[in-house]
Amino acid sequence: MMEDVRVRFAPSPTGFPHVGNIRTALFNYLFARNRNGVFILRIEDTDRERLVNGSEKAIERALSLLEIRPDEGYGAGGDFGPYRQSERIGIYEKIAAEMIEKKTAYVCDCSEERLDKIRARLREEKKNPMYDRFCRDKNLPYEGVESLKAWGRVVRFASPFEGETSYEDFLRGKVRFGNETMDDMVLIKKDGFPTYNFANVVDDHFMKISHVLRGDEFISSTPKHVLLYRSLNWKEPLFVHLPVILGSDKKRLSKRHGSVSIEDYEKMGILPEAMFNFLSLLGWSPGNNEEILSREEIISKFSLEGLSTSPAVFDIKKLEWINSVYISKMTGEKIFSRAKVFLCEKKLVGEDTDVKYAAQVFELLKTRLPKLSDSVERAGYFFKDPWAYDDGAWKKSFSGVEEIEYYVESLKNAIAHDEPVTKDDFEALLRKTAENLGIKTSVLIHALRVSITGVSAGPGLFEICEVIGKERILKRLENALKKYKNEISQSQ
RNA sequence: CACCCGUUAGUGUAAGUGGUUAACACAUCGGCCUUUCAAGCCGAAGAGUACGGGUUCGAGUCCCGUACGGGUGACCA
Repeated sequence: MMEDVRVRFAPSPTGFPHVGNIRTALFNYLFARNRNGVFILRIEDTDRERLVNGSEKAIERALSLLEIRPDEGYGAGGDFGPYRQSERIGIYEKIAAEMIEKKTAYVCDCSEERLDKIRARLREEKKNPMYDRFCRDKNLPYEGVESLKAWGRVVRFASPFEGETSYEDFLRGKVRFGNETMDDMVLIKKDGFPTYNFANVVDDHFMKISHVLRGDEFISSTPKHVLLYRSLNWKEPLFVHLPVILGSDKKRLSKRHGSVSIEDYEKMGILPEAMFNFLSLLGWSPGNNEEILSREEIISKFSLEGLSTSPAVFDIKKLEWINSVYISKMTGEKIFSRAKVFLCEKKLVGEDTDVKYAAQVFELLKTRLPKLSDSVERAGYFFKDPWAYDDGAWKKSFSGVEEIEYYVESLKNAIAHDEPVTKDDFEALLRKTAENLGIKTSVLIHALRVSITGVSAGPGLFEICEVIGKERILKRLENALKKYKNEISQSQ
């Protein structure tokens, strides 16, 4: 029998989402889709001090960029709301009351100074800094979060002194912790907001979360959650701790490794669908070494069994490769529509640009475009006459060749007096001209290429000619000749 | 310091409950193709599974230890 899958992504709005967070969201989403379950977005905004304005929007944008749509929760609605923790204070308040009633929680009025002193002392004695449970048996009264705020008191969990707490991690098996290593954690802070440990458990329970897929930095706090579930007599979800994502130097992925924000990759010209594919492979494998998978394939093949436990390295080279595969599979027109923004930015194209023409351009470029942003460099000359010539290419194929001026003039005249349209027309014409001049065709080919593109690499020359057309070719040959003559006169 | 997690070619992953010469892809190198650069096709090199012990007829797969990397030890999440 298959149980109903309800999973959640629960970010805190303390900044812009990082690829690691998005990968967690993605895996939750994939699991939900695969099992016909529900993917929930919950905002964990209980830390009022670290709130960063605009982060909720940033989270939504990052998710929608990859089309990871919540079925329920923040921004999607549902029967278990509200989905922003700051709007659920009453729920935590009530559960805390029940726990105090049952003596599994208590009010504590220890000052921060006292706590600091205890911790400092324990550290000196080389022991784990833990709360000494000073208020555990004081039976201080609890009258809701308002009174907590007024008195500067907190609610703590009455954690067992001894014994062992273990849980079954789906990926790592049985993980056990000695209870003596866990202190009486704070459940509700003196500002009336719950702590992560508490709110997380309460919400997962009421939202009927079946599986918790989260980063493995939470392994250590899981026994605390388990203790909470058990003391409340709630069924705990299945825990699945995902491996961390490392940078290329095997250190935790951070800003030093370039970008960690998903939007920056979009700005670099990485397609969201390529990112989706890449991210899904960070810690998961379909089991048969396949790497280029469509969204639908990933969803249908996703399973918890395919997850790995060892850290995944964020390899930007691999990302670019996947991206280039996606680009080369698209039509020229589609590529242009995605690359347009990059070209517009450099004023290479505008609203009036002929889409048919641009589509032809990208049809030629599709196998040479690792990133959309590369189109500025690779497609520029299709939209604007070369404004600079690559030094090496210019010398090697143009100015460094004996009699080049005469050859190029001849080629120009041949083109001018004919009506070449197709790539075959251009090729035949050029070969004939070379024959008449008694030189190798490659001499003209290279000179023509530099003249019309400014560089030595790119699509087939005659295909470029067909797209660019006779008039512009003539103009560019003229420009190249001008530059050449200029050089000659200056060197004399 | 304590407690946890991890460690298969440069990189990402594969190798059902231990069973032949550890597989695939990216990257690298070489060849073919070609006017160039890619793409594509063909091929090569690259790990004996962090290290050391053990269990076993047999271990990447199980056990123990060590090293290295990481996480947690908050009135952060």
